Amino acid sequence: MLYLSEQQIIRRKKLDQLKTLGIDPYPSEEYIITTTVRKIKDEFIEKKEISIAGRLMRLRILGKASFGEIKDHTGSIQIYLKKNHLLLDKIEKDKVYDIFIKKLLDIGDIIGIQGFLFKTKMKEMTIYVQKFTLLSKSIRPLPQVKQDNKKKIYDEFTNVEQRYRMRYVDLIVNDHIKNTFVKRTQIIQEIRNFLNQKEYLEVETPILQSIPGGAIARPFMTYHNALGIPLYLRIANELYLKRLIVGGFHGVYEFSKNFRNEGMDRVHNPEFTVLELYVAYKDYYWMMNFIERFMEQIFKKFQEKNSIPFHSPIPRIPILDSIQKYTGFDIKNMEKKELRNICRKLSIEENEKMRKDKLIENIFEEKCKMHYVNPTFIIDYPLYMSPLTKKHRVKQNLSERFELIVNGQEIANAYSELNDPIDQLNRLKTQIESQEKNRNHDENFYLDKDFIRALEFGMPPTAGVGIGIDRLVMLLTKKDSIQEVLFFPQMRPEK
RNA sequence: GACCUGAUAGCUCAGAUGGUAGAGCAUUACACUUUUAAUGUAAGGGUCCUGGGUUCGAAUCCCAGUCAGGUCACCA
Repeated sequence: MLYLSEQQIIRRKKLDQLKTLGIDPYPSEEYIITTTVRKIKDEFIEKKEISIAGRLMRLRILGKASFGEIKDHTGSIQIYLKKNHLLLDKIEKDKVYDIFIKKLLDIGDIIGIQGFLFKTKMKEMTIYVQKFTLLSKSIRPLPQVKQDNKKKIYDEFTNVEQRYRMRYVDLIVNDHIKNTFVKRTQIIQEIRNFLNQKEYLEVETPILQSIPGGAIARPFMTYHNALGIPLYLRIANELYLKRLIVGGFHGVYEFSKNFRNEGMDRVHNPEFTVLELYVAYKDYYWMMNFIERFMEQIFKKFQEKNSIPFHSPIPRIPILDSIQKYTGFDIKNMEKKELRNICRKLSIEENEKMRKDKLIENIFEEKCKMHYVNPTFIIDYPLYMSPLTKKHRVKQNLSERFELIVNGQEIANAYSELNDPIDQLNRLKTQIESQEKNRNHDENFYLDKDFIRALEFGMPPTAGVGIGIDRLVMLLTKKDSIQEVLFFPQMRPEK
């Protein structure tokens, strides 16, 4: 059943009245614009004739003249409408104002206007409208957000549920929202430019995979009818990019949409974007230097005032040193029993089933990570935490891996890629067996034998990195929810 | 998945102890030819998230559910 509010009914009636007057509320013809609001304001020339289009955001009727505000993709500007000075289609000149402007026009309507520029008594740049065109009638009232002359906002459209469900409305009425998303795109473009300059190749790899590899996570499942097989939305693209390195590419990267069928919260959305980059003949030290320069450039260009600075060199702290610093415990070479003891002393959750790597990871997460507000590389993770990473060249039981932590959050995760096929097969098997959540699947579920085959042909030593784009954007735009940097965050269906 | 908080007009919100549902903006009507959170006067607008229960009487109390936000768990 269709429920219409009073205001919706009134606007629908206006549609009929418009048609009676011979005005098409949704015309097809191209509307020629000669400029934009930003250009008008930047290069204001009194009496200049212009034509622009946009959404009517405000209308103040004062008798035989009115002021309105029109908003295009570049900003808002005041318009001035005067009785008997307006033309509109076939309507008699003296009726345009009294009938169309005063009765049938609504805030939210998309209009085209032709006229000339002038400044009011109050020195406000204004368009003196001479010809008016209705381009699209709005039959649903917009939230009314108001701003006073000190830029203070009243009645802001703030209900997060409605803002996310109706992002289009959010974008119309909350000006600052658009900036976040424009910035997101600019950040991605900057990254792309940076990587292209290095002559790394942007590639595309399968999103539908028959074996969801490259990470341990619950995948979304689907089914291919023609092939008669289950398929999974990728949880990572790592194994495919490495295949391309095997194939002879020197450096490849992809902005990978990944999908994980797990919990959602302020920093997790079921689909999210990771930049993955793999470069042949490099190691994780090289990658650290690379990320240092790379992130320095991104931060320099995009970080907001009063946010965290990023200046190389970034400190490089072995994870075990970090744990010693913040807990006082030297856990080097410790057995599981001792680690569990330490967890209990630090009141960190632990149990019999947890592996050593899990216990160490928990200690770091609970006691250390939050201390790294300024950018820090945490390096040399325990080997068993990192099944796709090379053994450390000198340090026993450690891996050649680093994470970049900023503001207590992991921004990048990188390592010297394991390219020993036999070691890789064993490590993956061990990893898969130990994962509790894989109980419902046989080992082939996560074991990508074709990937092992590729390694058997020989992969050059390679450095790889993954950068969480959503979280990077959050950091650079100072948003504390991932939903604020995604146009359409995942929501339960309405009703 | 667990716990906490919330849902009232198109929007932002108020509605102690249960007793005819309120404001501002928006809408409608009238007035107003340089206003800018326009102004003045008047009017209309509600499935008080849904379903049960208690009660003479529920927006309000109780139970169940839906949706959202937060915290935790899992994870990036």
